[in-house]
Amino acid sequence: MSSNHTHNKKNQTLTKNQRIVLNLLQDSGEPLKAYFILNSLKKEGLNSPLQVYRALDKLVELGKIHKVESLNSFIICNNSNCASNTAFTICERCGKVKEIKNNNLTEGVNELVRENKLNITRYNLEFYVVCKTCKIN
Amino acid sequence: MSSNHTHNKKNQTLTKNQRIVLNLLQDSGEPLKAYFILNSLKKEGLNSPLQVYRALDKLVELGKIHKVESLNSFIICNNSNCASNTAFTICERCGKVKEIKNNNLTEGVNELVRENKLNITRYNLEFYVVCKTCKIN
DNA sequence: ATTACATACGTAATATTATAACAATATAAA
DNA sequence: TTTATATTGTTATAATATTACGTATGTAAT
Repeated sequence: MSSNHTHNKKNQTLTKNQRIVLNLLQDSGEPLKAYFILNSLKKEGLNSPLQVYRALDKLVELGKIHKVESLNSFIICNNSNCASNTAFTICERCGKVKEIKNNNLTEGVNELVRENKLNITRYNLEFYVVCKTCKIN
Repeated sequence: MSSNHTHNKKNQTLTKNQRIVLNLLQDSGEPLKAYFILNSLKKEGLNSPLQVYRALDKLVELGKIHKVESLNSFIICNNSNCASNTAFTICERCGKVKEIKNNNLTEGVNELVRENKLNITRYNLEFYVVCKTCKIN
């Protein structure tokens, strides 16, 4: 009856294809491209692009992963309550992508959205940066 | 010596291909896809995707147009001083895209960026909305 | 004017990303 | 069990974007 149990239960509702795609993204932590996922999971029985895209679509819909639009890539969701909103930093030098968690920035964006009376259903924010590691070097 | 003259001067530095692509996007005002642009401009002498993509790349670089990443489309820049930053609302029902101009929202985003000490070089913000027209109907 | 350089051009081929169409199967609900 | 819904597997194809190559053009320095 741990929270772990609940988490497993949730994942059990996923189909085999959905689960192996999610696992790969989870293990990687990085944004992966659909055809890279396909190639990586050939041995697990994924044979066609559609199988990958269908799994990805479903996982995006469930909020378990996000699409990084400007990279045509998919990344695990690190933010349990981000719903369908996404906010990333993308390092222009090394390509590293980080999801911006519920902090001042997303709080602030929510406020701005309210203030501006925008009828927002969801948003996708991509901030291009030079990450700390790259800045040093 | 009007401001119009300056504007023309600027456009004169564009090549033929760049100018006809820019004109199409200007006249349309909507986000257009590369291959739509290609088909539209066949009569003007554009024959290959590469000619379109090269013109688009240059125009993006010059800040005259923007790419709407999640739509794989390109739209005229309505905001003379947006540099390489972009902020759009995209209606989920009718697909209408509007560039958010220098108002409270982008001001606020800039502030948030400063506050959070993010080393931002540029950003791309996509807000999915239900636009006024669609909301009524 | 001539060289050197960068930029842009045209064309063909190809790579990458994503979807359509269809028949079969599994899963959940009535 | 019957019905409805979602998912699967497969083939084919559409849509988006880039590589490679050789040529032409514009610009600036010599």
